[in-house]
Amino acid sequence: MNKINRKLEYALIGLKHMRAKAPGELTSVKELTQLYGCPFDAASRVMQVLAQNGVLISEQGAHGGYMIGRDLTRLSFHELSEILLGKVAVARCLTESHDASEPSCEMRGTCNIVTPVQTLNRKLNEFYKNLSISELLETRAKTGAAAKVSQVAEADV
Amino acid sequence: MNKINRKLEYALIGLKHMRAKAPGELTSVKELTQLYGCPFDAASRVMQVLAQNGVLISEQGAHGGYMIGRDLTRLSFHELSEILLGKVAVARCLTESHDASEPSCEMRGTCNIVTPVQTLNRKLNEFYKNLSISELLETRAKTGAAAKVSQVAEADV
DNA sequence: GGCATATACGACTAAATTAGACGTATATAG
DNA sequence: CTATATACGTCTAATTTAGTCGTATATGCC
Repeated sequence: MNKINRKLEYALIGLKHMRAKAPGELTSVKELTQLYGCPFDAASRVMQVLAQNGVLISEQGAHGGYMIGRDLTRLSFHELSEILLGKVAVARCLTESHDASEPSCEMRGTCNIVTPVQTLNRKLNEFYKNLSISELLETRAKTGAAAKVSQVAEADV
Repeated sequence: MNKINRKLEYALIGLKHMRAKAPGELTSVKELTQLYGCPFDAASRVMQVLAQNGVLISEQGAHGGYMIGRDLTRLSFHELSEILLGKVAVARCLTESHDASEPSCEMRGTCNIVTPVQTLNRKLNEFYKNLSISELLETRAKTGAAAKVSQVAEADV
């Protein structure tokens, strides 16, 4: 659980790289693979999907490439994740239709943790929505006040 | 990404069930499998690990079983997750030693998103540490003020 | 003691998910 | 018209996760 997806990694790599360029300047996937060593096909696919969703703008043909097409301060981690991986859902039972027919989980009906799982899912969605990509890509991380959502005291990260 | 682990599901199912019992009353794994339909072996393994870490107390032999061994308001989702799944780390490069030798990720050295990934990891850890298991298992979810960690405006869950 | 019923746990197999590669089509600058 | 780039469906490999089997050990009860 929790391991970030490769697709998201390639997306962040691309976005961070493009963010540092002059407005209008294009970045080819080849450039990304040569600089950062990520596989061409996989990275290419990710950029395509981002372009289809307006996060990037693509130009085809020779000297083509991608550039950022949206204000990254208004792009949340949640949205990026949904574009690349589909709905953020912590459990099978949250993904499918909530009809009793064709249950997405064999425990549905007898399961006693539907509500807890929904709660976790809602909180995680909130967390991701409140996290902007531009914030993530800042070089100096804001170490400041982390939101105390609840009441658990614990040490170390 | 983000899909909750079965182990965590079984742990939550067990904890929620045991939480409703009288102090000292035991719950056998068989009871859980019969009530909720989860596989015996997998659930059993989870309870064992929880018992080894003091979350549960086990009693062997006939009429044996498990009971809760710790105040759940002081058990964070983060701790439960680490007990069952190991360190919460969003990327390979965060798991292993940070020595240059034997890199856990083939992009290490050229990767431009080490800092962003660390930031995400830190924030996710904070989030999980601030989420207590007892809070999650409450029947009526507190819908109240979600912490605004950052500045993204967005709709719908 | 002997039997029924529990947990304890190492090792193995199966299933599902994720990552990546191949092949081909299309666009465009020079 | 060729070199170089994106576009995209399909197929295979790798990794991770889930579940099973077999056996050992503990304990209540007759």
